[in-house]
Amino acid sequence: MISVLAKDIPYMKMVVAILHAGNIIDHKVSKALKEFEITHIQFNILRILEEVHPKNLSVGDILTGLLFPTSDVTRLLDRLEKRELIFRSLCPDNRRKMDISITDKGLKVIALSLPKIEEELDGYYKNRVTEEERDRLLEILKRLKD
Amino acid sequence: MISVLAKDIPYMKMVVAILHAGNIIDHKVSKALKEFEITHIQFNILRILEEVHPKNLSVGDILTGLLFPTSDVTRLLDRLEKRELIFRSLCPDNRRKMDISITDKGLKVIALSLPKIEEELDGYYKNRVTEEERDRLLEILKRLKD
DNA sequence: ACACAATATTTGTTGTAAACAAATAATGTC
DNA sequence: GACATTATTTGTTTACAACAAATATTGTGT
Repeated sequence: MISVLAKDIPYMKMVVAILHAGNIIDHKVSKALKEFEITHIQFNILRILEEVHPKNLSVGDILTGLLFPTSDVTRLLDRLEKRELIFRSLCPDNRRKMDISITDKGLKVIALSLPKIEEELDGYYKNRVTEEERDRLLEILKRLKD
Repeated sequence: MISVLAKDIPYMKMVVAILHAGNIIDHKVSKALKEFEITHIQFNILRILEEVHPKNLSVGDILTGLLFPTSDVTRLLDRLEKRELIFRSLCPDNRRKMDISITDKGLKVIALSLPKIEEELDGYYKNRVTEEERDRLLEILKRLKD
C-alpha cells in the first residue's frame, strides 16, 4: 500500500509519509515473524489472546480487538488452530459462540517473537527520532484515528 | 497490518500509531478506488506512469518508483494491460526491456479517481491536525524512511 | 567469435488474506 | 411457537506476496 498520491499537496505529503513509514514497519515486523512462520495479522490475534490468557475470547471479541475488522477471522483462526497455536471450543453458556484461547505453543511463539520484533524495530527508529519527537508524533497520530 | 505490539513500551506505541493511521488511510484510498475497480498498488503504478507520460518506463523503473519493491510487478502489469490501462511493447534499444506506458483510459482513471481519494481523505485529516502539526509530522516521518 | 557472466523480465508454485454474499445454528422476544 | 437477532462458518473469487527457476538478451574477456 505504498501510495504515490499527489505529493505536491501538503497534506498528501503527510499521508504518503504515513503510508511509507507504515509499510516499512510492516515489512520489518513480517521479517521478524518469518522464522516463526506467522504473519503480522496472525501475530496480532495471538497477542490479543495472550492479553487475556488464561481466559478466552469469542470470535467477535477478537474482531473488536483487531482495531480494524477483517472479514475473515474464522479462517485466520483455522490456520492458527491447525498449527495448535490457539484452541477452540464451544462456549457452554452460549452455543453460538466459540471460546478461543491461546495454547502454550502459542504463548511460546509470542514470547520468542516479541523480542525479535523489537530488535528489528530498534535499529529502525533509533537515532532517527528523539524521545520528544516520538511523543509529539504519537500525540498527533492519536488524533488520526477513526 | 494492524499491530498489537507491546503498547506499554513508548516507541512501540508510536509504531502502533503509525500502523493504525496507515491502515485507516489505506482503507480510505481503497474505498475511493473501488468504483474504478483498481487496487491501491495498481493505482500507484498508474500514477508513476502518468508522471512520465507520454514517455515510458521499464519494469525495473516502475519497481524503483514504487518505494517498496513488490516481487510481482509483471503480473500487476498483466492485470492493468488486460484492462487496457497500460500499454506494453518491447524496447527497441534493448530487447530485454519492456516499454510500459499509460493509456488514455489509464489517464482517465487517474484523473477521475484522484479527486475521489482527496475527498475521502479530506474528511479524515481535516479538523484533526493543524497545518503546523501536519508539517511537523511530515518532518519527523521523513526521517523514518529506510 | 565464443564462452560465460550479468541484466531484464517472465513463469511456476504456493499460501495468505480481503471482500461479499449466503448458509447455519442457537438464542431472545413477542 | 413463529420470527427476528446474534454468532460464526462457508463458498467463491480475486489480488497479492514470497521465492525459486526459467528465458532471453546483452555485455565482457580472451
